[in-house]
Amino acid sequence: MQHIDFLNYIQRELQINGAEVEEMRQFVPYKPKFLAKNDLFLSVGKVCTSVAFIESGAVLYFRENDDADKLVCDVLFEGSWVTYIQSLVTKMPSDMNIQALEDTRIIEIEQDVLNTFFEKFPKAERLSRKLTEASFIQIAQRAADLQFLTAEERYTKVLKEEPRLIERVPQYYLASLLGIAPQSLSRIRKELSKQSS
Amino acid sequence: MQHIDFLNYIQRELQINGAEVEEMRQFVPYKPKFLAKNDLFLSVGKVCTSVAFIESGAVLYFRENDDADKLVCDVLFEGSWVTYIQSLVTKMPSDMNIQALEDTRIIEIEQDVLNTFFEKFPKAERLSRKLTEASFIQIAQRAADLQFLTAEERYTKVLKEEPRLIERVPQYYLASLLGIAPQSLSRIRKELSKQSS
DNA sequence: CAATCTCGTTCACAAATGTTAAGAAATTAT
DNA sequence: ATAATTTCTTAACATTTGTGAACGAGATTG
Repeated sequence: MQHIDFLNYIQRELQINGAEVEEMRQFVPYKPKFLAKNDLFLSVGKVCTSVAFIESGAVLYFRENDDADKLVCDVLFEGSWVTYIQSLVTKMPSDMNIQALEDTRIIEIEQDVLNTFFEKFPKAERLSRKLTEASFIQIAQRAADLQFLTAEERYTKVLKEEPRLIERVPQYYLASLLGIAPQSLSRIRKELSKQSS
Repeated sequence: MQHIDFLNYIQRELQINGAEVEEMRQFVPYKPKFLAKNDLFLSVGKVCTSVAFIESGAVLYFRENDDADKLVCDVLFEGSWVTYIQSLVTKMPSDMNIQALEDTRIIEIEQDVLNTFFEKFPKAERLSRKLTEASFIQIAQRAADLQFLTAEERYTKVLKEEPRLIERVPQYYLASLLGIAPQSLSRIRKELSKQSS
């Protein structure tokens, strides 16, 4: 199973040496936390107070409609940071659930710890800002794709840019993420397989 | 014509007194800039280096597809800040055009001026952060609407939440913003007018 | 092992949206 | 004021997507 070690990630992303990593560990002890499949990282009504690095596994962002269908807004895999910025920064209760899609191993950091951490290690704050900017760009791109691409184009784009979504996410969740019905996704896959053969 | 005075806005939003406003004016001289209808605030390929408060008028965010159709991504009116965060923070050339939809009066502030300004007036930086957060929440909501609402639902939502879009934006631009063809919007309007009569 | 259950597929039909073309209405230019 | 241009509407038809139902493969459970 794919695994991305947190300390390796930090060392690589911040471009620091082993000694500095060791220093950081005193602030953020390396204590992995395990979410069993279907465990919730965040649920509607709770305030999000932490960020977490996914070492392995995957999480599903979703809301529920009146029929209790899951409306999937995002899926993140190992190597990503999971949090709900909308609730984290406003301190308002979340309107989003975040659930483990597989058994998932995370390094969770509470926001107050993070803040003292940033004071001590400005490089980390720079990374944080970069990640937030990347999220902004990504969600704007997502809106543009939903606005201007057909369902088939959105699917082939996912196929190309994030194949883990096709390999590891049940098709009815992926369909929801693409904004279509599961049967429509099935139909699109069928059409594409015809063309490629 | 609707007009929102920049200094009033600043005083109200930062909750400061007239003397403080006066102090701020020395850093950011109150020099309105005028964009004639169709003038570009930002064009594809240029790096965005400023933010601007719209005192009156409106601007259109758009890309162009192969057929030179405008793909409308946003429209902002008086009282909003216009910038292209994706280019502003990354210093990468813009993939977006921003054009005056009406004769528009703005207060433009270059990023370097803004940074010294923030050092001097922390309240302003707080406002800036709040505005960026609001943009994030807004674009995420936009993506969710495109993903889960029908075209008609998106139209009625706009009708309710930002009627200036219906009143002041040509219908073919509004249709593009909603992610549909102009004829489809015309059809939706017709259906709705039937129902309400 | 049989009985369920979940998930993906397929089909027929319905509804929503796109496309093309034409003309009406509104706006702008001369 | 008139002509030219732009914008909006309408209609017919095509395409895409949604919906409900049925089916079956594969996993899970008793």
